[in-house]
Amino acid sequence: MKQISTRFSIAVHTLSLIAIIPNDCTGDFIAGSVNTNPVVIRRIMGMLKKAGLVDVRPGVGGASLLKAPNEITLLDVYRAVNVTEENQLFRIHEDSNINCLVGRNIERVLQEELRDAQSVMETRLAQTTLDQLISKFK
Amino acid sequence: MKQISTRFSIAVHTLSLIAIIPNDCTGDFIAGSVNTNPVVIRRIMGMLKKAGLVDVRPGVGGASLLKAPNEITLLDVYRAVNVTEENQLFRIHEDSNINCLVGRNIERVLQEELRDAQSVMETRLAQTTLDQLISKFK
DNA sequence: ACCGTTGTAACCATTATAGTTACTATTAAA
DNA sequence: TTTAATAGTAACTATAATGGTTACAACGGT
Repeated sequence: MKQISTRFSIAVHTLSLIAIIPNDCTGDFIAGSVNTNPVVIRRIMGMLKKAGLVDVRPGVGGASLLKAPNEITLLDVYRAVNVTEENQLFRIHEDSNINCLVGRNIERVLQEELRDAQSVMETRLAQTTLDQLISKFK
Repeated sequence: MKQISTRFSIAVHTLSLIAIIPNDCTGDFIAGSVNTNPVVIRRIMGMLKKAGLVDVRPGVGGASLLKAPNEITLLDVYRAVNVTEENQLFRIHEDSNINCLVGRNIERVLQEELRDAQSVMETRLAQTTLDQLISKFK
């Protein structure tokens, strides 16, 4: 099965670092903590920036949070890095045969159920803040 | 973002057909309703069979449910077609730098949260049966 | 002006997906 | 016993997302 990209977990990692070390969090430094290529970090930082979560200083380097850690939820991060216009976790096959009872109903009926399932997952993500996460580090 | 495969929705479609038309549900017939290649259906049927949800009759053709429609949940189907040993919806980056406070904690802490999020989604899937789904067709 | 940094473009290898062709095995019916 | 329809599967393909990489321009404090 294709899993949800590590962009998400790397983004959470990145924001945690910025929260804990407000200054000196350059892309290279974060890459060193995540253990990946700096460009991967810069790409993700760009998404976080676009989502209004961080401010990145070009030239001088470093980043800072634009919201307090207790105001940033995992859902915010999830949304920031999952680049799709519509947030559709499940993909449903299209072009079913409308001459068939199942074919002409399955998309609509399944759509409702899966949207619900996705929704409860996102609600759960929204219940955890960056703050809570960091407080569990030891 | 990479979405969850249409195998899932096609599998639900397939089971709905078998439930409604207990006889004569050959792979070609189902493929005609789903509007895809018969081999795609046969592959998915193989997974449903392996999961103990259906009985497929080789030679003569056709399939039948091994459980009542009100005993088959969306979670059962989801599990049947998402071929991975561990059910990990979210992928977390590995090899973080353990010399960093965030690096050595992020995996464990995030793991807990994401497992929870996945869990509530699956619980929601488990609340819908094939029976309920079919009753919404019109 | 210099140097470290950000922002991107471009490229690549890997992987999952979904469709396709082709073939064998199975089973009922002629 | 032969035939026809079907299941089961292997092999191949095209497409797309991912994540890593190199390269380079733009930026900004010292």
